[in-house]
Amino acid sequence: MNVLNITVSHKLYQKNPEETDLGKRILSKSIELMEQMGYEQLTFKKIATAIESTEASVYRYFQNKHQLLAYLINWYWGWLEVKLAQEFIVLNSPENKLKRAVQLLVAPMDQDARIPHINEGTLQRIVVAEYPKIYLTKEVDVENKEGYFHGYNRICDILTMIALQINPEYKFPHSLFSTIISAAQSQQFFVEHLPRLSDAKAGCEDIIDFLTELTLKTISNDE
Amino acid sequence: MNVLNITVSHKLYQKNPEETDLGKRILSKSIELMEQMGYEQLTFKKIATAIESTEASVYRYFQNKHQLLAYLINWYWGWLEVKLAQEFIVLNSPENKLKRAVQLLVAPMDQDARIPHINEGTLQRIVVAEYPKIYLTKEVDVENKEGYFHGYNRICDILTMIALQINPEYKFPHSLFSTIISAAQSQQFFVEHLPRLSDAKAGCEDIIDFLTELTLKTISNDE
DNA sequence: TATTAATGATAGCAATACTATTATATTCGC
DNA sequence: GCGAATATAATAGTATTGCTATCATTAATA
Repeated sequence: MNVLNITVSHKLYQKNPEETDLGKRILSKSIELMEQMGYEQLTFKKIATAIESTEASVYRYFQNKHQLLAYLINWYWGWLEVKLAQEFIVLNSPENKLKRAVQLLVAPMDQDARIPHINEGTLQRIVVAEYPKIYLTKEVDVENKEGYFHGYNRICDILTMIALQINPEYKFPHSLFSTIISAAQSQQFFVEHLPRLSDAKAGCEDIIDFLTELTLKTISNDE
Repeated sequence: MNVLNITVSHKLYQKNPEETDLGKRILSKSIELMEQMGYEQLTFKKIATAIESTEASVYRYFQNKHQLLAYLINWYWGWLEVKLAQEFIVLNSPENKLKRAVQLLVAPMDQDARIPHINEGTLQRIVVAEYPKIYLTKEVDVENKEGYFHGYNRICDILTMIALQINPEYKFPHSLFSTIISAAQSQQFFVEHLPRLSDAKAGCEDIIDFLTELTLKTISNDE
């Protein structure tokens, strides 16, 4: 039994993959393959072959590839929320909490030994490379009702509450943090692939500085 | 002959669609259908049927659906650059230029009567709903070399130059404007589909206020 | 008029995204 | 230990997609 368990809405799977050995192998191998070949190239057939199972078995856990991606990404946000809560235990000022949140979003994530079937670092790279694909679809409204974006919403709400402690007058905290979170992803991508869209050098320090300054300046109420 | 002509890199098509009647019909109908059914559901067969031509003919203009999307999106950025240049004629302060740029990014675009085969308003909604899909692929590095992201890079460079007039010391102008541009898209999407990720009400005013304030506060060098 | 270019018509193929059926193995309650 | 239920494997099959190829027709051009 794991000490901690990230729970993902049951709308995000057909059959809970965390409950069986095959399910965990599907998760583990999906993460590995999706990072290697990208979402588009991945198929359930490839996952099945890689774990020496069958396509039909993978379909018992996830309706389709899109649901699998939504599952993984929600797992990631759930995980990040746990991490944030842990970190906040010893952080007292809202400024420090926001700074640390930005760091967690951008810095490479270590693997948690308690959850051997999920490689958090690899999963983070999947989120960077694939995240917008789960909401940029025609099914977004239906899937929103089913909780496909719950994890992201929660992170955004948490950061909003912290920001309002610094400046209760600030009008656009949700917009700000959805922007910050998505910039955290896209700047990582740009540094590696489209460097003209970023000023950051390799490594995460510049991105952290950029986002931290952006956040704190924007919510400050001077001027 | 059109008075103005948006030029798109020849790597973004197989055969220039602006040069023939069929090509223009493909562009026109692609825009209409892609907005209606979304990128994923659109196929060359559907475009062909809708314009009473054949799949093979559409393939003569674009290698595949991805290239078509890249073409349309680059056309949009080229168009936006023209619009910006027009507006800047009568704007003198860099602050006003940035404010106007944000407005152009977010406010619904009117159709230009000189270019009847492209509905700029519809195209703008396609950009909002599909933009990240052109770079979030495993082919991004190759396609970057072929100029798939040229239009976006240019807009980002232009805004960077303006910001540096306000504060030549600001360290992250490219990062800032890639963030602002992508937030301009995603906030529009969130207001409509994922309202918990935004504080803006329907209509573009709130988004414009949010982005303008964010931009100006961030590049200011006080504090 | 001959040549070339553009389009249409049709066919075909490999891969994908599923669904269905049946067989086999494992576990669980009694 | 037996029967029932459950999980998985094995296999097959289907509709659609994404794309290529071939050849005929039409239009533009030299």
